[in-house]
Amino acid sequence: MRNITNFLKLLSSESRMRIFMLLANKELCVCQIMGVLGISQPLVSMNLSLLSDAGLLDERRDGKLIFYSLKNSLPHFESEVVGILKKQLKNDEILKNDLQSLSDCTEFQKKTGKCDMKTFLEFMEKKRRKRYVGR
Amino acid sequence: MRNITNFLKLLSSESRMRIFMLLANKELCVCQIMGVLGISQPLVSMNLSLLSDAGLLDERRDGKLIFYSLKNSLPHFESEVVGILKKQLKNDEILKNDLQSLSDCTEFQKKTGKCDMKTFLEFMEKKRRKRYVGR
DNA sequence: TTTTCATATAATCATATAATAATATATTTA
DNA sequence: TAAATATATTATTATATGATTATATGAAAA
Repeated sequence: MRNITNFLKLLSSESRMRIFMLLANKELCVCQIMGVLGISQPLVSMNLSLLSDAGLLDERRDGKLIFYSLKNSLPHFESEVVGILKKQLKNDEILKNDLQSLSDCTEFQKKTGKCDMKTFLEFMEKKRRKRYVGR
Repeated sequence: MRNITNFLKLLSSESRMRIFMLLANKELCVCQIMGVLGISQPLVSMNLSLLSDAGLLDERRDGKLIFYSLKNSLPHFESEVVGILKKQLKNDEILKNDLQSLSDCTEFQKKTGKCDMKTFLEFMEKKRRKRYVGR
């Protein structure tokens, strides 16, 4: 039971749930997550380490970047939950917005060839305001 | 997303998970839950009110007793989670033990016709010790 | 109609978690 | 090898949660 409640506790924080669902989609590095969620680097790292300590993540280093993703073979319960979360959050506004931000983010990284946190977050902030005005 | 994370947060406490799974089985009054979990009455009430505020419970009063149970028609996500939790916890030691304690509890209530907290908890404590020695 | 029983609420304290700021590590580039 | 980049860790503070004690409510029994 402890395994299960611990897993659910990890997903009970909105930030971690967003990170988790993003990683369920595609492997990401820390700076991408920062840009998408608009939260600080240490906070992203801390949440990633919580998810990682629970055995939920794979990681691989590529130069300076460390890419995280959901473990391909999660335990039974966990993978069932991932399944129903994907269904349930298919039309979730926050998650849809996150996925849009992520594509903005990738675009930015291609353009600059960097993962510079400051200018990256400023760029994302502008994007966000533009989308907001556009509504 | 907030609905979902809130629901998962409720189930991320071991006490609430135990209460939740007991109620998924059968309606129970506060003193029965006290006896089974061995926790104080206000703590049981508080956890019940958290579950209740989230719209997960039905309650009915019968004289002095108030019986709680899982709402028969939970929202989609919640009921799917209940389903996989039941499967997953089928052989969980804590839950099996809780169900055993619950049957002890019912037996006690029949004998005494009461839900007296003090003697009830003492009775359960003895039962617990007896089972422990028996192993 | 006072007392008892079952439950709820409020107030308080201890502990846990979230968030931030500061610092450290590891890799690449100059 | 020094500087820059990306990420991790630590220390600290603020806030939230869990647990307990004391008190209140509401129903039934004496």
